[in-house]
Amino acid sequence: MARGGHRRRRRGGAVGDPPGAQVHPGRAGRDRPGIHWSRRGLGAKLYGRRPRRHGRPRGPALRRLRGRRVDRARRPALGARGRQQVLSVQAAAGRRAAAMRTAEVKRRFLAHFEANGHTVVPSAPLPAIDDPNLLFVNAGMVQFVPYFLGQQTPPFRRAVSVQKCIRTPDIDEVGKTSRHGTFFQMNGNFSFGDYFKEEAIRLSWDLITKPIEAGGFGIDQEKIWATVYLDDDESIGFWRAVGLPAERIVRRGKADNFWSMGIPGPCGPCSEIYVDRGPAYGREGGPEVDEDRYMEIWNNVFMQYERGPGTDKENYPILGELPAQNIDTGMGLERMASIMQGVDNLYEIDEVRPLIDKACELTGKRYNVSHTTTAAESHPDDVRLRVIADHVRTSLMLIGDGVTPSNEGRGYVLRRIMRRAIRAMRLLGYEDPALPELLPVARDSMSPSYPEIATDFGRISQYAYAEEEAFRSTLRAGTTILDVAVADTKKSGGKTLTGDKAFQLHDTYGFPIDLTLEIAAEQGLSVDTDGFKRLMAEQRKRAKADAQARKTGHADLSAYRGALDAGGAVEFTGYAEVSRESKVRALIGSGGLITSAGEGELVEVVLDVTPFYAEGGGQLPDLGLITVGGGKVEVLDVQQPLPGLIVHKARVVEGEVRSGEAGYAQIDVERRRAISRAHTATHLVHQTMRNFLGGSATQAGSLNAPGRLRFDFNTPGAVPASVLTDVEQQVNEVLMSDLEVRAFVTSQAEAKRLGAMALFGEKYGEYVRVVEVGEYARELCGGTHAARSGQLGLVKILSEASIGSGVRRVDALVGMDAFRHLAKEHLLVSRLAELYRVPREEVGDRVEQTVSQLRDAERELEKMRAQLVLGGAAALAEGALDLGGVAYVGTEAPEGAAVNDVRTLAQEVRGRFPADRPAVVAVAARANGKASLIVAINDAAKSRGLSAQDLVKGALSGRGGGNADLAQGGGVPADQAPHLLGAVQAAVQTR
RNA sequence: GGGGCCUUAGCUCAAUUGGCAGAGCACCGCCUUUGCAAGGCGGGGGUUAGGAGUUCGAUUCUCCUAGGCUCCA
Repeated sequence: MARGGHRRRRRGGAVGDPPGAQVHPGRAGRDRPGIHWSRRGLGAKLYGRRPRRHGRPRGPALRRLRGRRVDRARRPALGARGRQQVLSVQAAAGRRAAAMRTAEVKRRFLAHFEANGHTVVPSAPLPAIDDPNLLFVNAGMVQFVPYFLGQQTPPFRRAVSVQKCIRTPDIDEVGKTSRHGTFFQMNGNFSFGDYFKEEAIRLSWDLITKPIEAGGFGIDQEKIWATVYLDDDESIGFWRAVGLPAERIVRRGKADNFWSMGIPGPCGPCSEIYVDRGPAYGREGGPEVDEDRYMEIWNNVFMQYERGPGTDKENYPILGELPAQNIDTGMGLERMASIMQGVDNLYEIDEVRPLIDKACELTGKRYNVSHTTTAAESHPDDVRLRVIADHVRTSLMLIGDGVTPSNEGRGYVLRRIMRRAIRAMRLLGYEDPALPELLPVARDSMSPSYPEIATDFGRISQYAYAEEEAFRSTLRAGTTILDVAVADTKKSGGKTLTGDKAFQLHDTYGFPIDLTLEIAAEQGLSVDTDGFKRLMAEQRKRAKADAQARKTGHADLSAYRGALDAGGAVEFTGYAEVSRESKVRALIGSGGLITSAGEGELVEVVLDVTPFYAEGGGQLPDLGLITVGGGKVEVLDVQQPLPGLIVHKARVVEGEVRSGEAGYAQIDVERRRAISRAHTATHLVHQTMRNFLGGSATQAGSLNAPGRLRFDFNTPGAVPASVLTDVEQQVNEVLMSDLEVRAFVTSQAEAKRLGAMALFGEKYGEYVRVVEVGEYARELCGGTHAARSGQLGLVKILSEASIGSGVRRVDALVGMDAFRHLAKEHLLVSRLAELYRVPREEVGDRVEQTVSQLRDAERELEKMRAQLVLGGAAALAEGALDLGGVAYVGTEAPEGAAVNDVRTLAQEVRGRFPADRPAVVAVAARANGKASLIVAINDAAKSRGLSAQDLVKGALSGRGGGNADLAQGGGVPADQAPHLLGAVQAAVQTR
């Protein structure tokens, strides 16, 4: 549809062309879209990137066109139905622009609310940095939560945003229904104590019913339904006022139409807007009857009341009206786009469908062959194609926002999503690396809305392709193991692969169960899936039980929230001072908020102002002392469990501390200085690495400890030793230039203009802190630093190593620690030079020479020892006794003979007997005060029923063993050696 | 955070109930030779991740530490 719509739009003249293109022609190329938060920026963001499609290479475009044409010819019924559907939903006036691109839906949404006084706020990054309980932003309002909860004052009273979101709880439903996608975008308008129900309803009604020519969505008023909360008569009145007839306004209960965050705080009724997609999608009668036909497109939440505690979703007390009533709305962008494009589900909109087409092209599958009305009844291949499209897009956006595949947390979610996509490709028969084919398609679909995806694609694809390679090697390993298991099962006549085996493959080797099923089926085996599920459930139970067990030991977040609510953000004054007067705002014990703590107790102290730096940005926390009233606490750790809340984890070392008392906080200055030096050094190492390795060498993590730093960064391979030397040298030159280190707060735009480096995964507010070292390095940073680069004294890089694919780590020392390290090494070289009696420069050569001489000498010695031991072999064989037809040699090896030589002697003597003459050779040896025994016998002796193992065990009463030909043992006192030989001889004799 | 598995030569991997640590590739030398991963002979290269224990004896069994893979939270 994208293409069809595009063509049509061009033919239709200016209808689809954004007005801003004419208004601000010059801005397009200058501003970087995607990072705008001001109204001014909107124009550039939305209008600035049209023309690039003309410059696209022809190959892929043609291919895609061809694919589309085939596709459309194949399923004319759906095409016709789809178009018809669009026409019936939209007002006649909108027909010419029937298929509206997703980016255009987004643009219109923002423009409508901007025109109505809303500030356009850019999407927050997907990783939800501020909330430890939330992996990803999963709703449009997440970045506004502190405003809704009254923790922060919003800088605007009206806002509008299109927020990137990820939801994974029902990941298994992806592709099976039309509604579940792991990545989606949420349009939302927000009011913070400004307008309420009436205007919210009017604004949303205006946007969806406004004709397309006028910038709206042009939806036929007849097709619109609304739901309201049971007793929300107000809202019914407002809906009637805009023109919606009473028969299309439905009252619904608490489960559907009442909102709360699950914790005490704001709550209130909702009003949802539905669009009737027509009889082809289901029965008549409104959303109560059929939610497939009547599709929810927009939820308006009216934050009207305050609620109390309660675990249940519907069971909690309403405490009263909120003083400031807020509006929070959400319109699924993809859902809206699917309606505007007349497609059945969100996988078929312009931002997703090209991925399905590409996957079809690669796998030779055809999408939606047996066309169905709802996604739920789809062919398994269709489900897989949708999974691929959704997951590839999600992966692209996640990596784009700085998430990288790993074994835990966010990275693990990403990894699972990526592997599911790759797996789905395999199940469709495509076994080559799939992401290099698919990811660029996702980039082309998404970059119109998110240009940074295109500019950053090198980094994104590097991670993605590396992850696919890693997965391919686990698949290879798993396939081998599975093949063996299948063969074993078949050999033993089984028809079923055990649940144990399937689980082991999944659990230990990461081999997906669906591939196990597939491969087993090919081999005619079934799999015990019940057993597999049981084992999975057990594992889940274990992990959950563990998580529960340790949660009780923690002060949970509510105590922190209480402390934060009690006085707002804690002021940090440590940039400017190292000690100050303060007051204890709250004390937190193991069970929550407490009022006092006595000597010896561990307690978490919240001050209203503090010079203590909380661990963050790789910088370790300050330690120190807080004196309060008659008490004194030693600070052991400082953390920031919630944004703005600085918590000192401390032990009361003297007296007692009480909440509310005034006190004096003092940090360990020496430690702070050493940490600050390390932090400044980290910036210099970062900048210098980039100077030598290029701009892609970005920071991936760091540790700033007293006198020591660790710096992780992205780079494809090992850093050559010569580069490390150069980096080290340049950093030290910067130290000698004694540059001033300056920190200042500025707008994000200004920081970007200055070229300050910013990190992925960090969420920055409108104002950011920039730290610069002269003109040499400039970085966004909240840490503490030395005043001048000269204060660092010396930076010494110790090592460079790999810590993961594409990530390297350097360790370095700073200041006196670096000096002490060098001094120590100097002493070491002095000592070596002295021991070898050579000039220092020659120590290396001399060591090399010595090692090689020593090795030669050892080899020579070994050879001579062997000769000594083996020399007598012939004579020993000559002197063999005959014990009832068995040749027997019993001898003691020279004192101190090595085990290897003794064994060789035994074998050597044995070899001197003809093959048909039974022979037993026993050699005893003494070493380290212990006697040992080795017995070697030949095949002829074995066929007489003799066994070397038995002989050794017999002589040593079990303390030895080996096999029938050769056995050894020992451990008895050295003077027992003759007895051992005697025992063997006796055993042979009396056999 | 909890569970399973892995770590052996520069690389990829072998090594039977615990009993002489190997192969292929790479490297070095010599020879042969000029055709797509050339061949032949010879050679160097190992604290079997580190530490402790059990044992006559540990790459192998047990425990601890470090790193990696993987599943579940």
